[in-house]
Amino acid sequence: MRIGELAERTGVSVRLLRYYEEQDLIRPERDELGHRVYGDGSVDRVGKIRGLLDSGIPTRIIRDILPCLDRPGAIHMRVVAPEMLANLERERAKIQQRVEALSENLSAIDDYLSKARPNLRRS
DNA sequence: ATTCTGACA
DNA sequence: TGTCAGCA
Repeated sequence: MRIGELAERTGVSVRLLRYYEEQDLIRPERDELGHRVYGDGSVDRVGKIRGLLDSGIPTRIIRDILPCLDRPGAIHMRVVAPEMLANLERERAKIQQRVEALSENLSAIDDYLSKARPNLRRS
């Protein structure tokens, strides 16, 4: 399929799909006209990219993690450079911090809501 | 009509 | 990320 169809099937704009390629997150083939040609697996692939991006993971890291998620499902074991592992561990720490921060904010919001809700009727 | 690259009031 | 230009 070409970029337009992939955009429809993934809900990701054509502009972004081109950007992902620029960031080496996806490497579509090219037909004789130079148009990008994507395999069916690209739909799943883009879905994973979206998930990572929405989780706040930088494209730089996604580029390293993606080859481990290529097939639908979980992460695959593969030979990775020790340097990459170090980066992933650093990224893991950052993610953990964010998860904790979000958890605290969630609690704070729930707390606020639990107290504010009873007043909605009167307000 | 669709895609491509490059650029940015 | 969007959008517009100028091509193919």
